[in-house]
Amino acid sequence: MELDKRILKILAILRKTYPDAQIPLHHKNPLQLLVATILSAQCTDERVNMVTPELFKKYKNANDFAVAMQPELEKSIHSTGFYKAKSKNIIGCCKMLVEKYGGKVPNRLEDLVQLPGVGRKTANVVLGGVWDIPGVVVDTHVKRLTYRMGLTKNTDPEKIEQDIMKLLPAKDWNDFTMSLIYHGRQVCIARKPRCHECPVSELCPKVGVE
DNA sequence: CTCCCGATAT
DNA sequence: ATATCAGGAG
Repeated sequence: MELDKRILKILAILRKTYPDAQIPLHHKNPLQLLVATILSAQCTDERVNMVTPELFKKYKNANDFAVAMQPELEKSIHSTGFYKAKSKNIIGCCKMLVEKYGGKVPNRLEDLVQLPGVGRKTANVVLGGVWDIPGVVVDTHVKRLTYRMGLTKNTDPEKIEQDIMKLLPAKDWNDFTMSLIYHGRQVCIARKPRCHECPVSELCPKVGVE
C-alpha cells in the first residue's frame, strides 16, 4: 500500500481509538502552556502537572517569572528535573516576552523558537494547544512510532516533521501527532510494544520491533 | 556529541 | 542498584 494511503488509514483508526486526545498539560492561558511545556522537556506531563498548580499561584504573568529569583524558582520546579537549566530558561524566556512581546506569547514558530528553552517540539505544542495552528510535534513518542510504522526513515526530529507534513494535509497534523503520543504512551510503548492489543497492527511493518 | 537532573518501575 | 522515562542548548 502507498505511504499516503496507509497513513490516512492509521490516522482514521487512531482518531476513533483516542477521540479526545489532547495536550495533557494543565493550563489556563498561553503563558501557562508555554511554561508547562518547557518543564515537560525530558519529564512526564503527569509530573509537570504536579508542580504547576503551586507554580502558577506564585507566578501569575510573564513579568512575575521575568523578575523571579532563580533559586526560588528552582525549588518550585525541582521535581521536574534539569531544574537549573529550566529555571534559567523560564526567566530568560519571560524576560524576552516582556521586552519584545508585551508579556504575551508570540504565535509564530520563528518567534517561539528564539526563546530560551523553546525548541520546535515546545513551539508546536504551544501553537497547536493555544491557537489550533497546524504543526507536527515530534517528541520521543512521535519519533519512535513514525519510525516503527515506516512513515519515515529519518531519526532527526526536524526531518521527521517534514516527512509527516508531506504525507498529511495540514488539518490533520495536530490530531495525528496527538493521537500518536497517546498511542505511544499506552500501546506502542518504547520497551515492549503491545502489538497484540494494537488497533493499527495490520498497517504497521514494525520496523525495529523485536 | 555531551551536558543538564529527579522520579518511578524493576 | 540499576534501567527507563523524556528536549534543548552549547
